[in-house]
Amino acid sequence: MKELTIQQKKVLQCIKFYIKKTGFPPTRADICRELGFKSPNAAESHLRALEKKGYITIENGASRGINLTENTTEKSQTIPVIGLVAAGSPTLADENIEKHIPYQESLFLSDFDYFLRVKGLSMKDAGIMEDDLVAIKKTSEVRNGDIVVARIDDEVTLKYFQSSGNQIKLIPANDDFDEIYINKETEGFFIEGKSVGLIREN
Amino acid sequence: MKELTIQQKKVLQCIKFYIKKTGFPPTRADICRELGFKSPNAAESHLRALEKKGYITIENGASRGINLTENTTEKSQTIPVIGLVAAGSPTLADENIEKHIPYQESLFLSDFDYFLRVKGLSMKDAGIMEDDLVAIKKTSEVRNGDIVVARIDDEVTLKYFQSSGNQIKLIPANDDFDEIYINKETEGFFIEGKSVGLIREN
DNA sequence: ATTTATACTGTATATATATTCAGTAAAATT
DNA sequence: AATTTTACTGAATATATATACAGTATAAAT
Repeated sequence: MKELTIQQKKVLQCIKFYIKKTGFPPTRADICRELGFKSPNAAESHLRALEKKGYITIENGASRGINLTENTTEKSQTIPVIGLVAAGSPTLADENIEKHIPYQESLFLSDFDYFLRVKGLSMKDAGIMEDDLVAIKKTSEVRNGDIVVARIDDEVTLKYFQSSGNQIKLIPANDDFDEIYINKETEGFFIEGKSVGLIREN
Repeated sequence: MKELTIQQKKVLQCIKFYIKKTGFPPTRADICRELGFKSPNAAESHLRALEKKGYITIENGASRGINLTENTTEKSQTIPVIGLVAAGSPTLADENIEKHIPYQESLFLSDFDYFLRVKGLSMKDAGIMEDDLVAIKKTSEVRNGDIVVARIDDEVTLKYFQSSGNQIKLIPANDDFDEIYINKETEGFFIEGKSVGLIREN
């Protein structure tokens, strides 16, 4: 998609805003009024430029016949799903993103940044099963009892968080797994975020 | 909101469809063309009726100045959340609906009809915890191993489904609970639906 | 160096469009 | 029984609107 000039962006924004406000697209005169142009041809030529660059389509002869292109319409946001690979950080780098799923505002009480695809059963007694999607909010402010995404060097893990002083305990919810003890200042240790929700597809 | 006549519904549908198709509202003439009217006044008076009843607003003097009212705009659909009360059916009756949450198309692979708010821990080993929301698809076509919503008289329960011949076993995912054996023809027994997904808010 | 794109003003106009007025007729409401 | 609402046709018209044409000027691309 070809880049827009500053003015063209303004006109496109103006169209979007007008539609949001009124429910129908603006006329050339409306655009002039909104942006301070004194000639309808100013709007007209900008519209033709936007059309040429593929951001809108114009139905000739029709009043207010402006239609935002699919690319232009703001889609419902999507949230990335990241695989919890044993050796690998759950960053938002492209290579770690499994897929995107449509974002749902207010799906959970807290907002969140990505879904983590769970591997293994170390949290099964917390009702977190293999392949579940855990909604993660990126933060290092976590409380005792929170389920956190912790990174130790290249290893990333999902565990209960428990701290006392400088000592941190990462507790699995499965007797078959061992607790992990770390010092707050340990090199390579980092709290990536915490769980705020869960989705299971079956 | 006042009821619409058949014709008024047709006109409203026509407006919605036109906007979806073109990105902007129809003119009186457009409506006539779509619905076969021969006079623009036919459209005009229907529009004024829709305006009077609160389904649209019309910006006077503006071309295509039709705006769908909030009530008219199809919101992102919402899905009811139903409490799993020990004695009480998970029907979509108003008194059983806890709240509505915004629907997410393709949130799960299968579509579903409502969320069931889980009470108790009888399915904890399946990773289904208290207060989880289980997405339920209303159906009686279930397979062995499916997690189903079964009703026995007024009691509603979530269990694994296992049938052989006329015998049905409802199996909990928790050693503290007992299996339930029923005959297919038992009076008052009914499969309400099956689980197709799960959401946890924490 | 020439062409093309950007960024406008200003005027003009064919036509797209809303909207009013005059009717007809059946159905629903009061 | 009288009035209002629904459901149109048909014609007329003021104006809202797209759009072309004539310019001016600067920046970018070829």
